[in-house]
Amino acid sequence: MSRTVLDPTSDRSLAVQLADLLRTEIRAGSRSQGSQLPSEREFENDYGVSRTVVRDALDALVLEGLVVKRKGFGTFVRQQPPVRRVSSRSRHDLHRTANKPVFDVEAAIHGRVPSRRILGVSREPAPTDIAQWLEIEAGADVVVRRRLQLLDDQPAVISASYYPLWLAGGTILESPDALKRGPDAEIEALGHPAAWGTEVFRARMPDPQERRLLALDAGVPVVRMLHIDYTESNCPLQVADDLYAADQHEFAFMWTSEGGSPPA
Amino acid sequence: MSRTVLDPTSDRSLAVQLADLLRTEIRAGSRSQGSQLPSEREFENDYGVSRTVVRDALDALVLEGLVVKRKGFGTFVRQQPPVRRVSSRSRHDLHRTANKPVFDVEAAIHGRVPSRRILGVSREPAPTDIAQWLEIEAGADVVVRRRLQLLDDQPAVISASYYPLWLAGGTILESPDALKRGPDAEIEALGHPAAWGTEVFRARMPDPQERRLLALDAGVPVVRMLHIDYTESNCPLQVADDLYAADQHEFAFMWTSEGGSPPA
DNA sequence: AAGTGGTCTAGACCACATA
DNA sequence: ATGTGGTCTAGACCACTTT
Repeated sequence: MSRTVLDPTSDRSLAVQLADLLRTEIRAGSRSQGSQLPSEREFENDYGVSRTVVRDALDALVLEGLVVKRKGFGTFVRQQPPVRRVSSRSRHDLHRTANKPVFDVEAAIHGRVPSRRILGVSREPAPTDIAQWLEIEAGADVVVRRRLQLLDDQPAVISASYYPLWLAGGTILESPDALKRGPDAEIEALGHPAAWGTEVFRARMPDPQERRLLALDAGVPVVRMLHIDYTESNCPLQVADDLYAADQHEFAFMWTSEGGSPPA
Repeated sequence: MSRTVLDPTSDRSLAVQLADLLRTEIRAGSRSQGSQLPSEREFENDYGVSRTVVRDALDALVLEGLVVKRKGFGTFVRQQPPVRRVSSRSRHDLHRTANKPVFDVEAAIHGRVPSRRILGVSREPAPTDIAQWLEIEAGADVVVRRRLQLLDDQPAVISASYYPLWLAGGTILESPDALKRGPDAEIEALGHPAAWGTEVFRARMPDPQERRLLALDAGVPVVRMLHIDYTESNCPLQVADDLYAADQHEFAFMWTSEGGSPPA
């Protein structure tokens, strides 16, 4: 059936050649999103190579996020999930105006249904990097809230928020239940409004546990966002450690030359 | 030599068990950064599995960014490269104060030597997403400057900057050489100061071409930053499309409750 | 029952890096 | 020359999903 053949004498391996071929077809649209590819045994016959070669080629495409394999079913051109935009600028504004968690408000903007599973609330010794940001001694106890946030019942973000004891000890922030207004609003209600904050982003590949929790396809990176809020007197209020599925999120920021204010 | 053995009857595959074992050892530090792992044939004998199993396990760790393989040499615990912080807030400030490209200034902060290779300067029809940001018709010609930016002679960023013809046509921005002051300063010198801007980030896996250009290890994602500058009257000046090696960069941002100004 | 991808074996030859 | 990872073959059995 296939016109193009693979060249065993090429310096590109057979698997790479086959992957290149399929990538081109997918990008050109001659294999549409969601459509099923031939089975591995079919490829084996069609191109006269071993199944190992076919699997190596398909695995490479899986890692590029181009196709997905479903055990016992087949291999398919990957459907790109919808992308949610996370806007740094709006985060702080939102939690002031709405009396709901920022996550819920941003989900609503995209017409998606937010939910959350509390994974645990406890006192723990602070990891070293968290302790540094909170400007406390390494190993000192902090209040940790771990939760999994979902969009339309699909896992989207793993969150861990760290609060210093002087702020959170004995307060509603140690409650094992979800906080109706969201943690940021609770901190403000405790008399500690945030005056400014920093966010630091890094992208990397997930480990197996993270991949399981977020139900990630193979070849999907994660973005780790570390978010630190400060009082007006530059005292750290919290460190939020959020892990985003990279195929479902993009991050937006704005800057203005002093005094300017851009439109919405 | 090894005490721990693999269990063929487990529901976790032999490769996964071996990968888990090695991951634990690496994280615990009993295998230090840069140290060489046993060869694939040694693992084969030590654990009584086929080379396929060993390779699957090692490949998984490669994809997690934990180890690197060097053909004809061996497999090693990966050394994490130094991380450069890219700060949104400082970008605009920097290009005003220093008369150099932002990239050069930020590199200097980290004590690293910046350089660049111009990949090409040309007029091309604008891709659809770029045209949308520039608020021009899809397919209309724009000036495109493509370059590869390096730190200590290591590829770090693939950049493509798009300028509308009304701004860049016939100007120094069409020069095939590197711009001493950097494109942002040149645009301002042409009488078009930027008043505000937006940045949008997404993380994904690179395709083979991007991996080659950036000399990426396997399992390293890329971060695509789309940067758009506007005049005071909200007219788009340029779209910068930058592709960062994710293992060498982190991205930082700040927000302030209106009026506040955080410390450096 | 039939077909799919997932795992695993036991070989082979190659290209590359070091000594 | 030796040892390394890279590629490839030709099988086998398993677990899963559909018809």
